[in-house]
Amino acid sequence: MSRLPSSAETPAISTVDRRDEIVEAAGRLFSESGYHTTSMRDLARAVNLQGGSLYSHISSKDEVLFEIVTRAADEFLESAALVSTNLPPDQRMAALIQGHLRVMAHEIRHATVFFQDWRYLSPERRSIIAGRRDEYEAYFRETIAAGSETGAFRVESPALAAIFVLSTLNWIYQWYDPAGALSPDELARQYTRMLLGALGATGDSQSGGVG
Amino acid sequence: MSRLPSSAETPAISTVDRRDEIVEAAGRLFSESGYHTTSMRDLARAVNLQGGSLYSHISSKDEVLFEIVTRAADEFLESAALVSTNLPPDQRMAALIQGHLRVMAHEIRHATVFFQDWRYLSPERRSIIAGRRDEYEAYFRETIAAGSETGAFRVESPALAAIFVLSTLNWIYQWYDPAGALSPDELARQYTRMLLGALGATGDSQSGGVG
DNA sequence: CCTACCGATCGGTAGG
DNA sequence: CCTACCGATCGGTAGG
Repeated sequence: MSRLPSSAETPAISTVDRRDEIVEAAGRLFSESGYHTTSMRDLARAVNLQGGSLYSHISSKDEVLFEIVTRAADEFLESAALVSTNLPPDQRMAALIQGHLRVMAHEIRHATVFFQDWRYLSPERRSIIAGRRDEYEAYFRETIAAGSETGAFRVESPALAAIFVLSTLNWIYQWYDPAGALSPDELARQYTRMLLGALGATGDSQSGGVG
Repeated sequence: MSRLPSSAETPAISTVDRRDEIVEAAGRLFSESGYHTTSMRDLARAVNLQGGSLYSHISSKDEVLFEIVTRAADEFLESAALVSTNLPPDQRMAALIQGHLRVMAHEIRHATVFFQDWRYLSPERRSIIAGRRDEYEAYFRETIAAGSETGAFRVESPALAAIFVLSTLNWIYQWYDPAGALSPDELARQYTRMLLGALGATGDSQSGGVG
């Protein structure tokens, strides 16, 4: 079982793969213990490296955090972008909610780091993320505003209603276990139902079916 | 303007007051920058002390965090305890929501530290807070369950609905500025309306008036 | 990718 | 309440 390094048997792991492995491990550690409570030595140990060796793959702890947070932001934005704006507002909102919960369910670690630690990014990187966040919120706000005009929803302020909706979705990382008894689909169904209720959905559009 | 210490003019600041001053300053600093990003030297500077001098008033950083978080928990629990269980469920829920938002509005710093940093408490202290948290959640869950039985609410799972309601309330520290354009009362009115909608409030109880 | 190191800073204590 | 200090640990770098 002795395994001495030799150029012949050195596995062809590219720098890119290694970097990815580091970011994934960081996602696990940061989501469990928090950004500041995880040291670079903890991270190195998780990928079987010495502390200093990390820096041939990444340039700083801040960069690793940014990578994780960016991956989460990308997934949420891609999910929202897939929702057709041709749908009636209530169905559009239902699709946004379901998309969000789907991302949450299979990327809960990145999402957790996103919500928990994005404020600790360096100022420049934090403002990039703040921009994406606003972009994402706009999908919800505009859908609510559209429904407000067609009469599908009855809300006083689309901006406040969007924050309200996203509050329930963003909080999920705090308590939800995708592997637990409540399936992502069942969660999506019940949340969609309650959220459409909060928006005063009238069910007057072409298809009033909810859940 | 020279001011030499003399027992005659030493202000009668008791140890208790000093301790309180430290905890209040910590509430400000932790809520702005986070627990781990605030050093004990930062805290000392904020109350015009040298670093080591803090420890004649408090015993550890963890203890200071616990104090802040406990104060927040106490206020939320006291607020919920004031709501009469004789009220019909929808009015009871409205009162719980308004109470929560009132505490949030005038104790937003403690509340922020509570939600943001309670997970960094030492294990023993963290479990005490977890207990209070569950206690508070029970007020909401039981009110929803009661409304579910009387037909005032239409929900599938009171437990999930309680989490849903608290999500919107707990998230508020992330975006709300009590001194901004949206007054606490107006926020409470709109949130109560949306939340009762989410719970499928029928307005069938004695007084259906909502906002 | 490792060894060995850097300066800075951390929370907390001793002794007065 | 201060001065002076403690050991530990931090993120990051140099040189190979």
